[in-house]
Amino acid sequence: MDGSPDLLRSVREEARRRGVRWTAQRQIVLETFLASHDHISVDELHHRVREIDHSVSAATVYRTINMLVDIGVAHKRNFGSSSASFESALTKQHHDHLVCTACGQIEEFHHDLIETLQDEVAKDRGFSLSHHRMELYGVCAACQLKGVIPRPAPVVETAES
Amino acid sequence: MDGSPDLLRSVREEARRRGVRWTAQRQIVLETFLASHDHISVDELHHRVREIDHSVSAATVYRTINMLVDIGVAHKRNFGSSSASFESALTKQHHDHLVCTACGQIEEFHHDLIETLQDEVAKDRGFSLSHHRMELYGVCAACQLKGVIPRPAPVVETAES
DNA sequence: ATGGATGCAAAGTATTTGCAACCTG
DNA sequence: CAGGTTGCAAATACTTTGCATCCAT
Repeated sequence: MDGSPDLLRSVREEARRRGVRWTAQRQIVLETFLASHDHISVDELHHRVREIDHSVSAATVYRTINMLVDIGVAHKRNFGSSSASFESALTKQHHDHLVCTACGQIEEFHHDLIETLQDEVAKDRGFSLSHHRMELYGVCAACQLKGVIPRPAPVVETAES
Repeated sequence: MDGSPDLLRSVREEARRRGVRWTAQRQIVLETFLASHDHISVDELHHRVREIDHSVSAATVYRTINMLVDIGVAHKRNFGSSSASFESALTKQHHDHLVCTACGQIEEFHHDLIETLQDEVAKDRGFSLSHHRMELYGVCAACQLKGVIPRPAPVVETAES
């Protein structure tokens, strides 16, 4: 979960292989990113990076994280909020997310059968799948105990299941 | 799929019931929205609304579509792009999406077993689920024939499945 | 040395909001 | 008539970009 020397090196090599130059800033951003557990926003990442080198700009963090997404090192996520979250594609297996709409807590899960069924759906439609995104939204156990209202507003006559 | 008088009326009534006032602008936005098939952006919706009444502002379209989401008439979606898409919650059953990353085409699908399994996952974790989002990204059959490169860039050593 | 990278500020997007005039209930 | 709604412009929030300078290769 921390940036092991091996992992750091292989990312750097992969970047170089693609003609991306390796700078001190990128090293710090990468290390900070890999050392961050779970999901992190650019803003949060920038804050943490500045604790190490206060001169690194937000633009550089944006440019670096985008580069990491390009080379497959980071995943970009978009939960409800307006800003994107990123997480390492290297230190974890593929997984999906359970998001608590009350406290914002995010749990990860993986379900082989669902994955298989998704592949089947895609195959049936002739799609060559590259990735997917599945997020389940609800109220977590803790928040239910705290008495948070579980459901949003009711709805007009619908065709929903 | 077009705004049938009944549907329009029941939405208006639901809005009024909540103390929302019904204006000419909201009527136009609602009619235009319901008459739009599939997924529409605020920008596109605004364009279409202005074909009927050129004086309706973007702010009003934003305010109205947000109101429609609040009362459960519209769903807000966030596919890859920076702007949100909306679709009617009334004229269609719940469904998920297959998105072609080459041409942008969006197909809908529904899979009962996947839904059931999602509910199970949530139950196992103690979540009270309110909604979910599942999008499968890949290249559609047509684009594969046209010879679009199916996959993005390769990746450094990963822990992916 | 050469072309990519950086910091800064400015520019872009997408969306929201303050305000005075206006209209619905 | 009271208070929600509108158009407009300004404000936000997030992200990208132009540019002169800098630095990795």
